[in-house]
Amino acid sequence: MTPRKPPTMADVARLTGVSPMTVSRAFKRDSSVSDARRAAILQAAEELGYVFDDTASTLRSQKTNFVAVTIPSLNNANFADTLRGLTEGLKASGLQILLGHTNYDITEEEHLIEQLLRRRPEAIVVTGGKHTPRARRMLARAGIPVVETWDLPADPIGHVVGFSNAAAVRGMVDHFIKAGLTRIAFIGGDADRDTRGTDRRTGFIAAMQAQGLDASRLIAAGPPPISMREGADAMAALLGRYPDTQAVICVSDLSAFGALTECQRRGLPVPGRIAIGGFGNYEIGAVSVPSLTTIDPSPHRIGAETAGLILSVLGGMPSSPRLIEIHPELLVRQSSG
Amino acid sequence: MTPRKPPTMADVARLTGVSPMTVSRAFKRDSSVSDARRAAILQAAEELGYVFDDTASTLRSQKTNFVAVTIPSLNNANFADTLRGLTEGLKASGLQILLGHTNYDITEEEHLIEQLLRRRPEAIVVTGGKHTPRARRMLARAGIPVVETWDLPADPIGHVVGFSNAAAVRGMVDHFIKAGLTRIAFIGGDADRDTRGTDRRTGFIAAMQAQGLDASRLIAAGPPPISMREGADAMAALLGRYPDTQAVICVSDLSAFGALTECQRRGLPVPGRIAIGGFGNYEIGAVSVPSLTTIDPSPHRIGAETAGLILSVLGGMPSSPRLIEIHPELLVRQSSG
DNA sequence: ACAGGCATTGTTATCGATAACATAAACGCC
DNA sequence: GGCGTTTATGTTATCGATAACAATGCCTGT
Repeated sequence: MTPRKPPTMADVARLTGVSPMTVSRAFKRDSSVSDARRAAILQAAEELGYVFDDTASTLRSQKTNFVAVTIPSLNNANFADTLRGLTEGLKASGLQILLGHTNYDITEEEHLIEQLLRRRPEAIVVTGGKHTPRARRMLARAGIPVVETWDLPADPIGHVVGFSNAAAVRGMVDHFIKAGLTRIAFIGGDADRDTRGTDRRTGFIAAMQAQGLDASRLIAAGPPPISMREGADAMAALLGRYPDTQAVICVSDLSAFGALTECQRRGLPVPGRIAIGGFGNYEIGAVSVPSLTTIDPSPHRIGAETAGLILSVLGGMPSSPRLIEIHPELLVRQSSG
Repeated sequence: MTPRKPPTMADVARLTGVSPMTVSRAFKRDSSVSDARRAAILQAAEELGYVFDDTASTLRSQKTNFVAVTIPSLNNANFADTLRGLTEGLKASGLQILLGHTNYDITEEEHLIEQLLRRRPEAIVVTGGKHTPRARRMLARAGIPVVETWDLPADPIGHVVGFSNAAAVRGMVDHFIKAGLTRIAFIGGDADRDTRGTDRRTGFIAAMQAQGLDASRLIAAGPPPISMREGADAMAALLGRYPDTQAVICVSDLSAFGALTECQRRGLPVPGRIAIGGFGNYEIGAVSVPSLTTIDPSPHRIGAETAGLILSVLGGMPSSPRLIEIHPELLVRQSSG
């Protein structure tokens, strides 16, 4: 609310009786300023209400000290975990994170990437391996390390820290088959916006066909983020269309829980009448009654590995693009028998 | 990965045969550059892989065009909704959002606010009304509009868009009493980090005492974010300590759902044996079986109102601090009978 | 035909911090 | 005590875009 313009280093310098350069050094950790001076400078800064100007510092030093990150959705425990892993891993190096979200839309992602690159991040991490051509071009030409995560892109732009969505779902299909269930359905992944969901669905179809089973029990559930409500609706549709279904794999734990509630409303025992599997190891799957069989893609580890990768690349070694593959774990719980 | 340094406006200008100033104008919307020139400039920029430098632009023009926002947690549907309201409301004005999260810790908030202010936002929005003294001072002296949200602080720093957590809980207490339930417990809010949870708990105690009822059935559930698991554990503790409890109000829908699952595991009918109320109108409460009675604080509206407030204040009118109070709505569902 | 107006482009100086270089004082070593 | 060395500070130029001002050319009306 104060109308006067904010003080600069020069103001602090004047008040302390030193040169602006000394003030600048006083605000750095390691640089050589006598303790008495530094104390005087910091106190003068406090008095004036001086706030360091990152913009000017960045322009001159050409160091922004942050990493840009895009995620599809803010409100998602998995991506939040990845972000936590990233944040923790980068903390010691002083690198901040500049976050943006795309709403699962690669056109929004393109705009976001453009916005982020205008601020000259030291590196950029994107979720997913599918992008608009222009986004690909911008990333490739940005001159900074690029990491694609949560996927194993066929044609990576730079580095990759991800896993095979298809392979993970295959593991769950095999689990159900081993339990003697063969009439298996898949819910979700039919929207062209949800690339990882589509990968999971494709993996489901391939796994079923590899076992000589019918892979046509597919229920789309709309564009992501796929809600619990949509999972419930999809389960209703599934029971209407394929009443003899024995097991259903859902594109996420959230839709799996929604599907479970639909069974509960209809009085269908889970897993007795129908088995359910989810994806993502969300908390809901561990707490629900019955608990949900799911796949844990280790989101925190994705973030941690990405942080390590970025630090090593920025640390100097101009290594060739690296691929770090994560192997998701199948967690068998009550809902699959 | 390209080692050479990125092209600047001067490079684009040279390639196009115009002055840098003209290039600068070509990148603005409204400024006067002939169509042919602009097209040539944009094409040259594309060829060179030029990316606009926000840092330099910001330094010279002293306009950052973004609003800083702090939220306690990324992975929270309520705060995500507020953010969506904010984003939508600010979109037309071209204001971006720079987001940071505090992990429900006002010391982390202080550091975050400092980091954010270094980048000279046009305004700052913080979640909650409790801050460290230094954080308060920084905000008050920042010389930009400050909005506290999700709370009605006793001593606001600037503007406020929030609601009374205590009053909202009182509404639910009265609802239970009207239904003939008097042995009511409260789960959560006992950690000093969770200020809004504490407000809700305080409101619970006041409301019970106002009705002459025993307000001692309190179960702490650890620091936020309070998980479903903790809600389940708290319900177990509650049933052990006060077996004759008729109703329980939980600090959030997530813990309420956890509490519900504990009842399900024990075969206790909800609401027959015990009624449950939550807070926040999360999706889980609408989908669960039974669905959860809850309080809807209209998070999206908080964001939308905040956006409107910011635009009007930045729009010129140097209004005195404004208070926009939201009145949360009680949603009665199956879990309370 | 000419003054005044508008559209388009150019020139110069500047935002605030700091890299690079220069310098002065303090210190150690034989 | 003299000389190289380290430590603490100052000076100057600069990062890249753009505000402010200036200049040019074209058009319009009378």
